[in-house]
Amino acid sequence: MTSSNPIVDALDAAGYRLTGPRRAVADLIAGYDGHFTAAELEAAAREHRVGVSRATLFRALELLTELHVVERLDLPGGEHAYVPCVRAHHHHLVCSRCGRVAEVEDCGLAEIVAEIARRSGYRIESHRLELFGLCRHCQAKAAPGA
Amino acid sequence: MTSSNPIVDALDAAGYRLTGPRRAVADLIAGYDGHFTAAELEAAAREHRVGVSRATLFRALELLTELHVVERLDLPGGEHAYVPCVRAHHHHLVCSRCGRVAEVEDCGLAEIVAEIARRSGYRIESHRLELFGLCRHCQAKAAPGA
DNA sequence: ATTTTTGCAAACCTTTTGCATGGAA
DNA sequence: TTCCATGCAAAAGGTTTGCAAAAAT
Repeated sequence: MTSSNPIVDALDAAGYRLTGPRRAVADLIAGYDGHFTAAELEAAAREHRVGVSRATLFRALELLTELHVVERLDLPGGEHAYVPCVRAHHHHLVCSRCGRVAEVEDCGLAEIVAEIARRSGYRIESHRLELFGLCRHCQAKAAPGA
Repeated sequence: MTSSNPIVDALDAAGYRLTGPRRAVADLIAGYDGHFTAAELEAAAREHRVGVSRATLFRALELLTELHVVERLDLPGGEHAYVPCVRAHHHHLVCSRCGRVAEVEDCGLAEIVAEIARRSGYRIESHRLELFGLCRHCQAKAAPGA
């Protein structure tokens, strides 16, 4: 059976129990365009008056990260954030003003990675590209005349 | 005047006082090929019997990060680590077994970043590429017959 | 009925801060 | 002598854990 929330579906498909707290967390996450921290998620839960304890929240995030329906992101300042995302390999383009996250596919990066492997002699197992900047919307706000 | 430690020189050049603890931290860091965490650095200080309090250690790391003589790195597991490094823009190739870090220059990445900017409409301000894999040395150890 | 999940609260780990003392310039 | 840097110890986050109670299957 399929719910209207892909995160719930992923939990279901992986054989986890569909509990109230998990559904609540899934719904909250589905509402995000951009990244969110554990603390923000907790605040959102409180605001929406859904009962999710901090421990459960962290456990849910860990679980969803394993299932690759959210991904952990390291912000430039060092904070940990999460983004809802698709399973395929991709990278994140983060708006440093509003936090909106766009997913970008590989677009030529694989070749560069291969080249780096060749030059360095390392056997590269994974890579992560994080891009930070201003989304269109925030560019407009930041420089109204431009 | 120039010391035998470039980290000390950087502190000096920037007008900071060359104190005992700062020299000690600089020497410890200079001994690393790869990344190290604050906790590891603290342990190393204790081991070498140099007195550096935790607060001072963190303050030194912050300072050196600002001076770009070390850079903060986010390991796949989410821990924060530091690497001694050159000032120019570059990326890190981290051995996931021994922690050794190689610096890699841009090698074509700039074009890709420009392409991503074009497609997404974001004004990209910074980017970070982190690569993880096995260095030559660890490849040999991991697969002795290969 | 069984097994998983939750909540609570405490523990833990990492990093930061205030403030008086000590050391570099 | 003057200001910067240190150490201490406490505080502040952020995240994890043990365990008994509650909920899902």
